[in-house]
Amino acid sequence: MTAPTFRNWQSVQEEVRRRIHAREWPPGELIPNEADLAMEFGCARATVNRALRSLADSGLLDRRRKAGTRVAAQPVAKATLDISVIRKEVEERGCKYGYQLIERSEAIPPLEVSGSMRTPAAGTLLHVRALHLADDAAYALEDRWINTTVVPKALSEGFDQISANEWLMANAPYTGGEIGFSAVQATPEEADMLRVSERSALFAIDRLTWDHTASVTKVRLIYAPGYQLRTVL
Amino acid sequence: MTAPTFRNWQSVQEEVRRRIHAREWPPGELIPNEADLAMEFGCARATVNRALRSLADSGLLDRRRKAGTRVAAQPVAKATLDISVIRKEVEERGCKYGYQLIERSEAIPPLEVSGSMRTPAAGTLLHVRALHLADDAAYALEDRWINTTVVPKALSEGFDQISANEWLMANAPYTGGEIGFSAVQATPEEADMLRVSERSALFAIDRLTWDHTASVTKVRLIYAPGYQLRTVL
DNA sequence: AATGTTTTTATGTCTGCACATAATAATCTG
DNA sequence: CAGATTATTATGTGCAGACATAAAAACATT
Repeated sequence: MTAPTFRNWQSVQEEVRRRIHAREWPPGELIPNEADLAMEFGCARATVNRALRSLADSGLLDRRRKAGTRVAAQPVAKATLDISVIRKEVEERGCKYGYQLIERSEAIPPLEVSGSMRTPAAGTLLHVRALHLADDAAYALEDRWINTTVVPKALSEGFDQISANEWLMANAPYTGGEIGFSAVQATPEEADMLRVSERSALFAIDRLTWDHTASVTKVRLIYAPGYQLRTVL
Repeated sequence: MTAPTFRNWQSVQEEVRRRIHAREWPPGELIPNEADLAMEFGCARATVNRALRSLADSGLLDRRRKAGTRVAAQPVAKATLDISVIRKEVEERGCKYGYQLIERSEAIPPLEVSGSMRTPAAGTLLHVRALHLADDAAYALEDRWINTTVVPKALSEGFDQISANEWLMANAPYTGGEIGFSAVQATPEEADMLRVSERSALFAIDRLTWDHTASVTKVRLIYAPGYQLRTVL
């Protein structure tokens, strides 16, 4: 009996998935090496490599040179969140997007901000606060600090028509960043602007981006109650 | 003058990144095709392909057959969250992990649960509630429903020593799932168990996983105040 | 026994070539 | 001119073979 041949990397991947799933290759176990699998599957080693590498990327396999490939003992679920501009997020929900600038000023930020942005404590940054609307209802509150040393062009932008969220996406490239999700109680001011009762539980996204070594912008987005960030596994 | 040669796909990727970043290839613009780039970089087309494919995966490029490759107009930031078992999460913070089972019963779930799990409305599911501790302080509350038709082995597991969170990870494979993050107000019971004041803002993770077409488990994790889910961009 | 060195080996990646596939562009046809 | 058909083209993927590299294992040395 000849083994069925797997001609493309997707089918190889599928077969490997099946074996892991069926516990033919239990968690933590070393699987055959690429050359052997290539032989068994009747394809080139490169094809097996492509399939296994992709599975390793998704966290199902652990690979190390010489040590070989083993089934991840605890498959870390990797949830990928697509963070796009808020306008798109709203429009994808089938709502009409609206935008209101609340404040635009050059100011000396709180120490906590200059600290995490690594800007001089006494230096001014551009401070932009705005409200994003979905079908005329408050959707999210944006509180942003922009490093004008890195993005001087931001100084000549009013942010009254286009949100800083969107403008920066197109005008301020970044090389890295960090993002945090948390739950916060609405401050009186936030409650007022989002038109919710004080101390409501709100979803917050804090993001800090930088370009090489200089920070570009730090932003906190506070979403109206009921917001849920979703993704698939 | 000969162009510098880029011998590996990482350096090709870096160069492409640089050009995008430097606006040599502005957002939305079509970039040269693989064959031309390979020629320019002095490497094989497969190498260029590897570099570009990887950049497309990370959302910086849009590629379509025949249409060519263009710089993403709005680079969607993809944040990858690693969802592991809570024990590891706690231990990685350098805390001592603790676990307390609150309830384990077979019960008919609320309609909302049987509905999303697509189980018979009148059928029983295994209901497990537990508290996860970090350095003896409440860390997260787990409220879980398990489809015993799919995971019958769960019926012979007490979940008094090992959390359902961890046990399922190792014993119940799944093919897909969805996950949602939100902010909720603590119910009186939740507030009591997490030892926080009533109506505190808490971070909630709702997860539903399934195996092919049958749902495996549905869980809500409520984290103690101050929790922040973080990742890099 | 502890330490340093060499060998072995599985994965990582490059090359050059071929063909597949999808989508656009060009052409033909009623 | 609209609609259907065909050609073209850029990406997608396959193959075989080669060398690079990291790390474990075996061996040698002090």
